Amino acid sequence: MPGMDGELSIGAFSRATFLSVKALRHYHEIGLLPPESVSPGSGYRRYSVEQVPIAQVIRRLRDLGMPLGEIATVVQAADVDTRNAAIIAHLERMEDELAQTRATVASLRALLEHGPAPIAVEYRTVPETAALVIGEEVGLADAFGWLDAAFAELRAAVGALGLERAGADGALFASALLEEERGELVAFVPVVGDAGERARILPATEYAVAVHHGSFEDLDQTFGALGVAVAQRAIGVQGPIRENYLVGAPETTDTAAHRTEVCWPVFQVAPD
Amino acid sequence: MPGMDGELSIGAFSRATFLSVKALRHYHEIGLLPPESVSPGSGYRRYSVEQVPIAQVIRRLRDLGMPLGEIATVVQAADVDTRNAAIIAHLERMEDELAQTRATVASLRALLEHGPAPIAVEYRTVPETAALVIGEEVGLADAFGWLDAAFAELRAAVGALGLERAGADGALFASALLEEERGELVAFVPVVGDAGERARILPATEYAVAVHHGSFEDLDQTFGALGVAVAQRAIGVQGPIRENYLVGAPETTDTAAHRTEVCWPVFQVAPD
DNA sequence: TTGCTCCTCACGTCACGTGAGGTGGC
DNA sequence: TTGCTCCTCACGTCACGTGAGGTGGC
Repeated sequence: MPGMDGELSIGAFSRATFLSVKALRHYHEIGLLPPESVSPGSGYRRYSVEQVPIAQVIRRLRDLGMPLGEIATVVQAADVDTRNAAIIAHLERMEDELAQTRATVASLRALLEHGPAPIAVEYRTVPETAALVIGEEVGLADAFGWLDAAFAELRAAVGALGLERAGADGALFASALLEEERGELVAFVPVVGDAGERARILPATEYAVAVHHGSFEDLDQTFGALGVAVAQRAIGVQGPIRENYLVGAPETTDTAAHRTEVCWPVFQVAPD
Repeated sequence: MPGMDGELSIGAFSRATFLSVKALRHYHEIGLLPPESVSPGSGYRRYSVEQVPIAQVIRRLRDLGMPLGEIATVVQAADVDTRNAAIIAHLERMEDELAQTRATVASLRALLEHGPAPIAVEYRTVPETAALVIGEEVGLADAFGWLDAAFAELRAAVGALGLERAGADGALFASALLEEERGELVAFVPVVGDAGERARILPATEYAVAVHHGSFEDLDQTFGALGVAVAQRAIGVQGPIRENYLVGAPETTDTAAHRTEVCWPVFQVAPD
């Protein structure tokens, strides 16, 4: 009797899983969900009833934006605990993203309602700075995570070497990191005196400087103010953008109290 | 003096707006954000300082997933109030989506932790039904919104015609609507006796039937159970899937109390 | 037998990213 | 003058959707 073996045509399987027929063919093609069997003559796909719950999990993960490659590793994971742990990890990342989106929405709403806050820009030569540094080429999306890890390492090194800190932690963002979303990022911790091998001297540089208040959510406003000021009153030059974390996560968890100095390199300053 | 006119190169503009150079070229190409001027000789793009806040709003809307076409209509809106209203409307849709994603996460988490709930399937012939109907070809994503509107219209018609209702509201989902995410959707309200011109008779049909408990979030589980049962014990036939809304939004806002009968057409039933 | 279901190309979509190869500008 | 910035193709990516044109199965 047909159907008694518990196989489903692609259409029936589609209805049972809420996956479109086109999507099912695509998942077959990339090897994510091959049908239980394929008729040699006609090429008809046949799915087994055991594949229904697997396909449903795939659909739910896709609905949550997990890429197919990641879904494949999750679905093909050897044991169930590993698999569920990977899914739970994704769900937790989703929750973080939800919080992030909510913050973006709130910030944009505030910007639309109250207009942009005025931002003061000054011109200053930052003197040369002795500092412990770590640098690496990173993607812009990973930048803040990378900086957290780098500062933890640098602070440990400062302690281990018995050095005295000489100012706020900071970072240098290569132009390419901002313009192409990938480039060199340098984290540094200024130290007093000679730290020998481990230290670098950041050269004195002329900057247009603005102090950003609050979380990084609105950092674009401060960058915008600097870009406009430089376009109007100075000559921008090549070189990385510098950030000095005057008040940050180590000092307080209240992001509204955070203060970040953003320094945009300039060549020659027009009279104010 | 260069820069005094307040123009920015594409690189400086990129840094001031957090938009990549590639994205800026793309926005120029599609006409979303043409530079203030383009050098005739070199093709160099020049942006004005006035374009910085516009570009920042574009970037924030992109971060929130608004498609470029929609952004274009928002940014090019004649007056500021229209523009802000459109943005606020998008933000509100985002909030709804956030809630939806949160529900999906919670549902998947529960499914992984407790496993699927058992679902009973029975086989039954639903007798022919006289009903007021509305039908239209719709996309799957719009289906629930369309049904809400259709039932409001149908219930108004029942009242206006002085008819008596004969059972739960229901809907017929064409196979194509599920398999290709686009197809015919019919909403119906059963009525007693002869409603003349406005009524249709839904023919008697043999179905595999399961009652879904709770919100539509987990409806895939019930569809899966039906698909599996039909594959194992019956022959699926063409024809739309029928849903009867035994307990729904009009009865209670507590979605956990909702009851939906899902009917999957079959041709011949094997002995239980 | 009809007509419905399923099949395989081939191409399109969206919002850019990724080089290649070359030129202008301070 | 160097080298950095900017330019234009042409093609790739991701996850399918959209037909066209044709065949198998109950």
